[in-house]
Amino acid sequence: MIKELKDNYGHLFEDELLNEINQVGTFKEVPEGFKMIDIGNYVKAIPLLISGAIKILRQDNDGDELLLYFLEKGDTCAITLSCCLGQTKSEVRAIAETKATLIMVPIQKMEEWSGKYKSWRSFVFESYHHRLNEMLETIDSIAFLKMDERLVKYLKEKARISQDKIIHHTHQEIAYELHTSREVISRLLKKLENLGKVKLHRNYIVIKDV
Amino acid sequence: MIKELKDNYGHLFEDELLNEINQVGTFKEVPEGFKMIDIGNYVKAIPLLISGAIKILRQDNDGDELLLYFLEKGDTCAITLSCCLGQTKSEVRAIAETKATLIMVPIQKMEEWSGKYKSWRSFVFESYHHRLNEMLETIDSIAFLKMDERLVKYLKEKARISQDKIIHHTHQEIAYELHTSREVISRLLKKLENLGKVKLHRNYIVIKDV
DNA sequence: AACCTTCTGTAACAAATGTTACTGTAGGGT
DNA sequence: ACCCTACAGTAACATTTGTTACAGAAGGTT
Repeated sequence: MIKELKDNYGHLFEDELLNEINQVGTFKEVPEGFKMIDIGNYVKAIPLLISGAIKILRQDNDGDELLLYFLEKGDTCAITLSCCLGQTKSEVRAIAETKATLIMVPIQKMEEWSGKYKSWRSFVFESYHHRLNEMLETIDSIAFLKMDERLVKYLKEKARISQDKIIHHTHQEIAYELHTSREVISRLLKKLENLGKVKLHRNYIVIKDV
Repeated sequence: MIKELKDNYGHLFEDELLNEINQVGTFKEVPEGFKMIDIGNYVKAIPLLISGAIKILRQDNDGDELLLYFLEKGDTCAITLSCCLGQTKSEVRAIAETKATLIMVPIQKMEEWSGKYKSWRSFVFESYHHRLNEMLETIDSIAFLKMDERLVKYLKEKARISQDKIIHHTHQEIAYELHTSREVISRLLKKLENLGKVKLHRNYIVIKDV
């Protein structure tokens, strides 16, 4: 594990901390679609993402979903961090967007390392900073963009995250994540296809020029 | 200043930290409507709110606004905190919703105290936690609620924050904060009035039963 | 009182999004 | 090959929200 740690977090943490992480952390590999945390779950460990991507979703009382943002290599989940401290339930759902590898650190270490290592503190603060900005970005999208613009942004982001011009989702799945209906997505996707920006297929979409 | 500090933060911080804050912090009183931070500003001090309320607004490239949330007594601005660390520009605007009193702490102390005082670390983490949850709440409202529900929520929140059943805003001002048009707000308010939930007047609205 | 500015009310219309209903079809399973 | 199911296409319509255009009222100023 120490190699993955050094490769991904070596520039952030001092050797002593890397060793501690190596001792108490556990390496974990999850397949695409794996539900890592659900709403209402208590969080027992802090994830340090090594590879792959995790999507974070919000859900309202009626079961309606909304994609909030993705976690990527080098990220940790700030919402998880704050759950750890307050020992509160998770307000969000986390699902592996791609196959992912990560290191799980027991939450007890959180406070200990915050006092001991400046680099850990910086990492945690930086994570919060990053996450707040992602949330602002999400709010901007919902509040200021129309559905067609949100869809384009979504497609771009999915392609970037999966490093693939092909989006393996049905229209229904996209509709869930953007919190709208399948028909609306079909309609808008068809418009994009007519503009030559995408090519539609059953169960997948090829990004051409967005 | 030490009295206001003890009254509002005494249960959070140890005496030693309270004394430090007392030494380096400056007391500040701002009138209603005072613009404390604008988008693009660099932040030079961390505000600890003693009384009153601060509203935090987001703005897009076209100048369209959206109310994010309020800061209240005992709160600090997590977005400001994260700006301090990264020395980045503010992504939001902060305006005094009511007359407010606060203590401004130079940002240099942030990192120093984070290493030194566990209570300061807890306070900062707790602030982030609180703020992330407020952001989620905001996202829920925009994504899952219709405008009439958002308006009701808005009116309740304004009344709570100002401790007043009378909302001193024009329809246009409300429309800005909810990012819609004046006509939509007038229409919905009139409906609420017909339902007996509010009483409309020029320049103010009386909350009756929402 | 006469005037002006700002705020509110409202109708009529436009655009965006959501819903219902149905069709066709791709592709897997038997 | 046939069937079945999930997926996609699309029209027609409903609802919500945004826009345009005016009218009238409140309240301050001269």
